[in-house]
Amino acid sequence: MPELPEVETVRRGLHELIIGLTVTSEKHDTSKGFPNTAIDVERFLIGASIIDVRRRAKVLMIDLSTQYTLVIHLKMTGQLVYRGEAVFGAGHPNESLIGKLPDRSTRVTLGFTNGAHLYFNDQRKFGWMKLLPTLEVPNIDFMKKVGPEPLEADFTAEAFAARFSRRAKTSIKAALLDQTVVAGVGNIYADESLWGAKIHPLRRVDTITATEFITLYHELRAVMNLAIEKGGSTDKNYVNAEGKRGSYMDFARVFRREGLECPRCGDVIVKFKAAGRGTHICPTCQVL
DNA sequence: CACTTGACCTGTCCGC
DNA sequence: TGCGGACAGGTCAAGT
Repeated sequence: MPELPEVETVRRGLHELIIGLTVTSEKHDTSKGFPNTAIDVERFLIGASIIDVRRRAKVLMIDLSTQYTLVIHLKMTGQLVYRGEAVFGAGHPNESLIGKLPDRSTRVTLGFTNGAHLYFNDQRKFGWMKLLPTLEVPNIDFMKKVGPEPLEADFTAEAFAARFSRRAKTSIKAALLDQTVVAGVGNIYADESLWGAKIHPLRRVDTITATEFITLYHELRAVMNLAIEKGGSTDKNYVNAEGKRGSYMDFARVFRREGLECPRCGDVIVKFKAAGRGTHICPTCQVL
């Protein structure tokens, strides 16, 4: 469920917490993926200091002084949690959603010179972490194919609408979830923005009017900006860099609200499957 | 090529 | 209570 707002929230947290720290140790389980090369870990991770934390779509990038970058995708259940005495000292109430770390879902642990640790947890092991030369990151398949960032200031409604021409015959929901159309949209914000624009998720892309695309563009940006402001959505697993929940779900209009009233018209929200995902709509506001 | 479906995993929840 | 199965949803590979 980490989508753009959740990943951005983690990025901001890590940016505050780990820039300037030096990596002193690395531990991982061997069940999946990391490290892609053990030699690179020894040479380009250990002893490296953190110089930046960036995001592109749902991918996090931790840039190192060695000109290598840790590239991380949290997929559904990934977490990146920082723990250090400075933040979670004795007497500090445990505000975290998760308990003692590492735990059984911890895949990678980084240690820093200040005694703190960064834990990459991933219950379902769909996520991944790679150590790549910084200059090669834009060349990985995902980065080459992924669409524009929807919250960039220079991303216009016209440009947004134009991106959908490549998926003319599919449903608007499937197209929104397609990362090559627009970056960072996942199931939660697809449902929320379609409700905002009063568009049924199964509408064919080539039936969406120019006016509807403009509305959808504004709704998507508004929903994602609000979600970032609220620290993202915690449905089950998601936590920020300090292990804390996000509160967007308190503001959701349709997502996970089946059986409850539509906040706009009062009809009962229903759930069904669209584009292979659980999908929530108001049957009065969103008609085919 | 455009599009849809299944696989990847594990924890949780529901019904019997 | 125990247990099997459905479900959760981001992305890629495989299938239509």
